[in-house]
Amino acid sequence: MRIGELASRAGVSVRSLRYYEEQGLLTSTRSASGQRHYTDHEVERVVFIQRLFAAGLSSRTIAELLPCVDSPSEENSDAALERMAQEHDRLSERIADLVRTRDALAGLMAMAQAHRVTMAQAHRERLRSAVGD
Amino acid sequence: MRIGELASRAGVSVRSLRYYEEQGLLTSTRSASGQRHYTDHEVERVVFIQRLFAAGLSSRTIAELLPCVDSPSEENSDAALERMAQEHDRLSERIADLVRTRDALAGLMAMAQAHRVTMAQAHRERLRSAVGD
DNA sequence: CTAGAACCTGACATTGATGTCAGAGGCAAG
DNA sequence: CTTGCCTCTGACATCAATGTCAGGTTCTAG
Repeated sequence: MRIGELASRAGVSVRSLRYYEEQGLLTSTRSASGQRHYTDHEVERVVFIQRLFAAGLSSRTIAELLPCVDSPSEENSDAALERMAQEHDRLSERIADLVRTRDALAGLMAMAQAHRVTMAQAHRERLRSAVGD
Repeated sequence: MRIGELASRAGVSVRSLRYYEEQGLLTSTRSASGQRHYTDHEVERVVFIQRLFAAGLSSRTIAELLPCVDSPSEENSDAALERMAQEHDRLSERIADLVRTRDALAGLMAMAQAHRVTMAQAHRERLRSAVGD
């Protein structure tokens, strides 16, 4: 398939695909006229790359990890494996951090809610006493 | 305290503190000569702001949430509360996404490890057969 | 054959938080 | 008073992925 189709199937922009190639994350076979062609297999690859980007990995880091995906075991995977473990830990740490923040936010919401309820209750009581008993 | 001390106690740069003020996330009392002064209370606030930044909130969004922290219940907290709920959900979604990615990474590592073991085993067997039985 | 859509390269723009620098003024210790 | 450190404002730089535009080539449908 050509670049436009890959882009729409993987859900990224054409621009990004060219950028991925420039960064060595993606390769393409060129037609005689120079147009990029891809196999179905690349769709999955691009989606994975996107996932790593979304997880905050840099293109440089992704480039170090991908060989490990391509050839399940090269000599280089020695370093790559360590790199993956490192990124895995970094991700875990980041996740824990986000969870803490989310919980802090939830706590804040609960506090605001409670205050709101209190206020509403006070309001009801004001009303009741205004109506008189 | 002055800005330098706040920066070091909150673990951020002086530059960032001025930026936070510019974005309306932080206020300071100015001395006659124009220097910013803060109370101990601000340390905690800055740390919280940092946490929100790290969670991917923009300064604009943070600015919308902070009033809810300052005065536990203003009229505005109506919109702010909804905003917080929205960000809370966004965070949950993001966390789930990161977990998926981390697990994908873990799967990849396991695969590489397995392959490595297989290779090592093959190597041992080659050795054994070379030594002769 | 031709019009329109898709592709090519290359370059510049954008975003947002932060770094960095310059020039000027403030403050505390010797 | 001087020296050194801190602070001020304002401006420009940075990074990284992506957007966008321009000018040219290629493909495809009619």
